[in-house]
Amino acid sequence: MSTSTPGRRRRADAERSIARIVSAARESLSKDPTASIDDIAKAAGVGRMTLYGHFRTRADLVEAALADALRAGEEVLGAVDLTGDARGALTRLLDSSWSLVAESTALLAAAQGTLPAGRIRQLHTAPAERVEELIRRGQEQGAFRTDLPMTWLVGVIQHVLHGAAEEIRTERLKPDETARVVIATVQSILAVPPPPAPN
Amino acid sequence: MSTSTPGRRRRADAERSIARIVSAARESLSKDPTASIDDIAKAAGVGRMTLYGHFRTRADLVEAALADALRAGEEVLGAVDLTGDARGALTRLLDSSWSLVAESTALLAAAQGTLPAGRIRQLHTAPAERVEELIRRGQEQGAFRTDLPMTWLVGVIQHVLHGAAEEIRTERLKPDETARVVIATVQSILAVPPPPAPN
DNA sequence: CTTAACTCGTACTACGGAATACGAGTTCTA
DNA sequence: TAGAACTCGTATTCCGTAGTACGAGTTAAG
Repeated sequence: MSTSTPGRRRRADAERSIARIVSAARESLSKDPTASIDDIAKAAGVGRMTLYGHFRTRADLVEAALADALRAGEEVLGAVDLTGDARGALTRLLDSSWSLVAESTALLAAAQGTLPAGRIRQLHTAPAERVEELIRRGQEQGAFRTDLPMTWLVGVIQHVLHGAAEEIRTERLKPDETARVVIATVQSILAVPPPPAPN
Repeated sequence: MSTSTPGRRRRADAERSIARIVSAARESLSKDPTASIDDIAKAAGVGRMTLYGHFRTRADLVEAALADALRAGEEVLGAVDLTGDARGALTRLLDSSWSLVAESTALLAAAQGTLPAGRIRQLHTAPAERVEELIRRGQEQGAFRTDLPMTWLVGVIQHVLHGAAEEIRTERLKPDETARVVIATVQSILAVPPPPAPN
């Protein structure tokens, strides 16, 4: 039903419209997860009826927007060199993807309001697995901790990034500081903790 | 306008109603940040009109609920022994307050939707200062890191707790594991990081 | 050039929630 | 126990958004 679905042949202008709508949806919902369909149509420079012609319901649209964001995320992930020292790889990964994740915070919120929880998780599996893979490698190298559940480690990284987004929005964190701060924080979370002081 | 405001004398039954309403608001909004006024009135076992008699707008009500939650939080914070070793104090603090913060995630979301951002921050200052105080003490003891902005350290703890709440909700984290996981994570974030490997 | 696909305005229904008005009944409190 | 404070149901207004219907105009594609 969305961009990647080869469902049936479409005319070129329709293809173009869809692309603009999905892009506008991503942008609008990332600013305000409650943006109305009308807002999105306007942002896309397209009539509301055209939008309804391609997305029957709001949920359809939100899903397409989320899928698009995740597709973009996977693209970035795919371009990052994750070989070698896991700590270095993690830094590279965060350096090139933190802003993308951060910007999608509100979009995710929109999805959580309209999409079934299972669907969201499903869409996240691919990128999540990449991160999981990296963490596992780091664990095998002895660079990352093994005393916490893998799902938590993956999840908490996301939450830290979303948190960073909010700190930026409320101006408690300067944008040019963010990369350093986020990387330092996540590295600390994944690092092998020192043994508890015996005394 | 809320419980603690001594604005004017109220009859005992009014006082009771307000208490039930605020409590119900906290509970309802913590489950679903979009809960309607009607839902809350029902949950409080009170007529909708009674509610409007005490809270003129939805925003008033949300603010009262948030204030109440924060008041409860401060109470807990006040009861925790924060003296001595900062790491131990942090553990004690998280141990007794993580669930409270976690449960307020949705309530906060409701507030962000209806209250001006500044107001929310204002209400948070008191508890935030307590945490800040603890971190500063830990820094002076050499137990906590000093290479990241204080506002970030305070903020990221909140985000980790909110994240934990979500992981529980989506059943990616077992409730009985949470305290340990959260404490380990936050301790790692605050710990003094090892110097970057020279090679 | 023909036609099917697409665009898109206007008007409409449906729905739900916030807030107000009114008024009758109930319960504190002095 | 008198009266003010409080409770609370019903009805009503207002508003914004999702989604549908219709139909005329425009554009791509074979």
